[in-house]
Amino acid sequence: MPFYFCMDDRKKRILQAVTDDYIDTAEPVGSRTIAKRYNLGVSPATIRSEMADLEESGYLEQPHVSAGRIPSHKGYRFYVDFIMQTKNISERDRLRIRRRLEEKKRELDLITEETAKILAQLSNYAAFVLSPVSKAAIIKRLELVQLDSGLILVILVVNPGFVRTHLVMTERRLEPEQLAYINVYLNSRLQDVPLSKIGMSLLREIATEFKEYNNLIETTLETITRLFEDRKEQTIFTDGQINILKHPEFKEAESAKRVFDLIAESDAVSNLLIDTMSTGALRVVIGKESSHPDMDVCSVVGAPYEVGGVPVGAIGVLGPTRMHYAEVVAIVELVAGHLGEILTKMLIM
Amino acid sequence: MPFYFCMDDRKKRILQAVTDDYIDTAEPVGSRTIAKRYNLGVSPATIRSEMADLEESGYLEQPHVSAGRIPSHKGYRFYVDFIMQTKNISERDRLRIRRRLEEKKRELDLITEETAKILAQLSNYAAFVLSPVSKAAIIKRLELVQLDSGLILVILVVNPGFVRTHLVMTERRLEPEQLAYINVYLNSRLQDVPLSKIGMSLLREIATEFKEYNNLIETTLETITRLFEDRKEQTIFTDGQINILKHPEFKEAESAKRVFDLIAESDAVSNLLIDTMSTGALRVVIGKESSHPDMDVCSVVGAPYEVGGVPVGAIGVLGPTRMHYAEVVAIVELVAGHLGEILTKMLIM
DNA sequence: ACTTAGCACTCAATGTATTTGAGTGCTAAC
DNA sequence: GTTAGCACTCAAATACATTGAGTGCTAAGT
Repeated sequence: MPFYFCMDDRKKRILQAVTDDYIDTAEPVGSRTIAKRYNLGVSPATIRSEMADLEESGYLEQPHVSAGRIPSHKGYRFYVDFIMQTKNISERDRLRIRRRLEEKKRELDLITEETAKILAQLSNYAAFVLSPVSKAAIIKRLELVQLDSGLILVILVVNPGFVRTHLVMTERRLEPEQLAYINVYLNSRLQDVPLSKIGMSLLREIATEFKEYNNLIETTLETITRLFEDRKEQTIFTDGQINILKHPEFKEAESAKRVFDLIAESDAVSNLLIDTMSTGALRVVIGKESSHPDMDVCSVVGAPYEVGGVPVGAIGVLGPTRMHYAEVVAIVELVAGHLGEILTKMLIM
Repeated sequence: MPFYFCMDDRKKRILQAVTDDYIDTAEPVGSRTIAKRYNLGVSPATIRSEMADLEESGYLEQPHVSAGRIPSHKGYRFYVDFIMQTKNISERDRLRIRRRLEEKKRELDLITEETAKILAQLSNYAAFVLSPVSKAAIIKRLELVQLDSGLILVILVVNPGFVRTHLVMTERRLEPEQLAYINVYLNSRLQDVPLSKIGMSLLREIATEFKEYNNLIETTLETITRLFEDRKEQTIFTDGQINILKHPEFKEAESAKRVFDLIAESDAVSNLLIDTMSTGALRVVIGKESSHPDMDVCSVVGAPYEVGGVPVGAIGVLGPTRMHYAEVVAIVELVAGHLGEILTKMLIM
């Protein structure tokens, strides 16, 4: 960039016009179009010379010499950081979102699924929700129920909000009193213990206590640990991937498939959201800014959601670089806020 | 069709050659190609005249006059019914399938999910699994667990193989004895009762018994009924939809999207599989044979799976009309067989 | 010093004509 | 009944011309 370059107000407005128009139409934008559609009060020629400056400084690009301009990554970045104003979302939409989430309250997986669905529907892009990791979560109850001789159901209730069941096969039938005893003991040791405090040492200690029921206990405890490992790697929910096909940059099935494969195979999005979570603030990752090279045609808008003021997860929207940032940012922010509030309510209850 | 038309052996072999080749290459097949690749011992000219006959009788089509032939729907139908021989699947693959299903044993939803995944991977098309409806299923256990004051977890174990949990909010805390009493009573009334026998009358009878705990019991029973309604409408699991994009007939994202929307919005596939289930036999639905008009570019191979000799569900594969029928039929048949066996084992246990 | 009208220039996209070649149907000879 | 030969067809590929949106530059206007 030449040292005398200065992003004055008119340049900003032209960059905004180009970006807005390109986001809407997916066609390179020319000087005449801008002069006509956005009344900046100057002639196309002036706009041309300004655009030449913007191009020289790397904010705009020209697909070829006789085409209009499109924003570069740097242009989008500037647009997102300094120009756009996030769209206002109607009170009606806010309420609708809130209500849909409230309905699913009390079941963590349902809430995350619903959140992904809402995000996808509102944004028209692919949506992702990184499930909450809560170190504050405690084991609420551990219950073994005999179903059949040789078949025991392990029920693990964790607060906030999730229940996991797992079937365990045992060698022999247990008497009800034995089972009741085990239940009482396990709960006395594990109830209200935060997940973060449960380590191998505690589990092994319990295991030795019950040498006689070796098999059952081993498997039960193994189930618990496996469950935590599942939860350690935060699960990612997704919805609306098919929205990808709506956008002209992916009208060749080939290019769409590359995005789908990327989403499916790699942890690119997942990692990005984990990162967003620890950053603790809404983030827009534009094209090749992402660590994953194949994602350079895509952008992601991600935001953490908080429970009691602490970020515990993140949500995100993935679309083409030519994305409706102003709108998507507003949506993501709003949904993240609602999700956090609902989860917070769940936790303190 | 002219009355003197006779599908002699040579015609069959030519129809087979055209179909096989077209399925592999997705390109119209000419007489020269057939003469070269499949040694029928006759010249292209002869093949040409035979193909002309086949076209006249409606088994082949010509996209335009100077192109090769492709099978018509009628051609595919004849190929599927009378020509192709289903591919043999290697012992190694059989074992792999079996092992993958065995691993998920004991959790119905996991099995159906895994089945869909296997089908999609093996076939390279979109896979569907209609979950089993089992009128023989019985309530194994109904358990209410107090989590918090005002918060009760309803655990419903149904055999074969599924566990459902649901949180219920109550107005006041229940004493452990009260809860234990309710548990015992509910189980005495409901345990080992087949789902098909549970109707409104039974539930209402129970509800009156517990007027004092009105709220809790009402909600619990409501949960049970809702659960059954969920199960009445058999759920459909799907996997590998993205495989659609692999095939050249859908290389325009537009056409792929139409298929995705069809799959997502309508119950076309679901209905087709329900139908297959009641028919009780493997079925190949080619293009416009389907009831749904938009599905004319797709074919579905569906097969029921049986528990103890009774069809309880169905699986299916959806792909373009130009589908590897010989292979897919073998896969679907095999997977349906394994799935049935595994589920049968689960049931009698 | 900035703005703008005017103009020459570029090049993707579009249109038109031509060529190519895979494939056919028909016919006559085998 | 089979096949070689040939005229014919037409989609696809190639080549070429045209169009037009858009640019950069320059010189005149404010």
